[in-house]
Amino acid sequence: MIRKEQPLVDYISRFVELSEEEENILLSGIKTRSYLKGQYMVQQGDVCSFSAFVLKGCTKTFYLDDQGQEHVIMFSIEDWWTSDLASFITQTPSDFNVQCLENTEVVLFPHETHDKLLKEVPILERFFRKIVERALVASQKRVVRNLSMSARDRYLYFRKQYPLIEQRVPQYLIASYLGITKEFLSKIKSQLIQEQ
Amino acid sequence: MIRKEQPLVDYISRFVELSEEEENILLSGIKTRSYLKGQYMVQQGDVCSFSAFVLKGCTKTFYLDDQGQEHVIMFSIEDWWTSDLASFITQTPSDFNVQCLENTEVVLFPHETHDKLLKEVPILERFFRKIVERALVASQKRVVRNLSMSARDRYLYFRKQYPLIEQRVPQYLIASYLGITKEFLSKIKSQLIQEQ
DNA sequence: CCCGGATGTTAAACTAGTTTAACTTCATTT
DNA sequence: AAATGAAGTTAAACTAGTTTAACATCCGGG
Repeated sequence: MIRKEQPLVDYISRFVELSEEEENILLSGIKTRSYLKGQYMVQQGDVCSFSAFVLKGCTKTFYLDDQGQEHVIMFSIEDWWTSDLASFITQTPSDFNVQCLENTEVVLFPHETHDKLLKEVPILERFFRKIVERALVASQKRVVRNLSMSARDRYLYFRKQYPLIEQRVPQYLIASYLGITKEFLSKIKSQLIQEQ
Repeated sequence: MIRKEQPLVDYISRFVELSEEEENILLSGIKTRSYLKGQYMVQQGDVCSFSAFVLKGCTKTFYLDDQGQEHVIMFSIEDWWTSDLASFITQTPSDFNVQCLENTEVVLFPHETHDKLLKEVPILERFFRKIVERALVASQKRVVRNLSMSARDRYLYFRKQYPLIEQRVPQYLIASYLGITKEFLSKIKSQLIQEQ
């Protein structure tokens, strides 16, 4: 039997081994949900009540600053996590919005069952530690790239690292993710084309 | 009896409760070490063999780019962690250097005992998950600040958030941490003074 | 089929931050 | 007390990236 949630189980198996019983406890604590393109999973100011694993689709996480400017923090596609982790962990109002760029299907880990799940399946503690470690490593590297690389080099890195995302996401959102204007990204791209 | 390691035990107690036995196992798995001002704890290219908790002193973690430019990633003072987490976790060569800005005393968690310790004291799994979560939240917020705030506002934020560090660390390193030149930070400061 | 909105491009004027270079201040060594 | 060097300042010339604005393109819905 193929379950909707199978990609999540597969993903977890890459980090820790779950017995059949543990797998069942896990599956009983989570639920899947669908969103339409354009819908918000999380809104700035709300407390984020879940973390989510993307089964299908694509989301953007973004921040609106005082001047109403949008800053894209991350994109999430299949087999990635999405949510405002800070808000989820601390159960305080979120700084970010998560909006679906396509029709999107996710597995939700509601906060109220998250702790319970960790008690019943302690090995998930290790799993979550490991994925948070990976996310931290990635985030630190991004800080370094933003400090030490030019916009052009950041774009080249992005293109190489996330070719699938570049194809699915409008260019002005990629510019925002890179921390530059859409006009300047357009200029960078035309320069790159001319150079060959 | 007051132990050198007491600040670490106190720190851990803020996140999880340890029995006396667990505390003893923990203490048997770690060691303290002193470094002189200027000494390196980690060097770019080495595999980082430990994570470290600062008992006394101050370190900078930095990255040397292709052009030999130094980029300060973080400072660590008393009750903070320091190391190249990415290298420690994955046991791959480090991108960063960690150098002591003062004579510094740390508690070391060697990688070879880290896993063993987590098996013998499983609640430390939770502890490490929680501190890594906090670090991730902080790192994500830093990405956002670097994308959405001007150099001046980043400096004001830094000054407010880490007044103790500002007093202990030379200004050109703070400029590097903020991602600007020392000359421009100097200009920002003189502007701020004139405005009052 | 064409209309309107969302996306992308180009170019000129502008600005935040860099570079270079000369100078100051201060602590340490000799 | 002179000398060295590390840290900080100032200012002029420069550049990477922004802003503004006008135009081009694409595409889904009525």
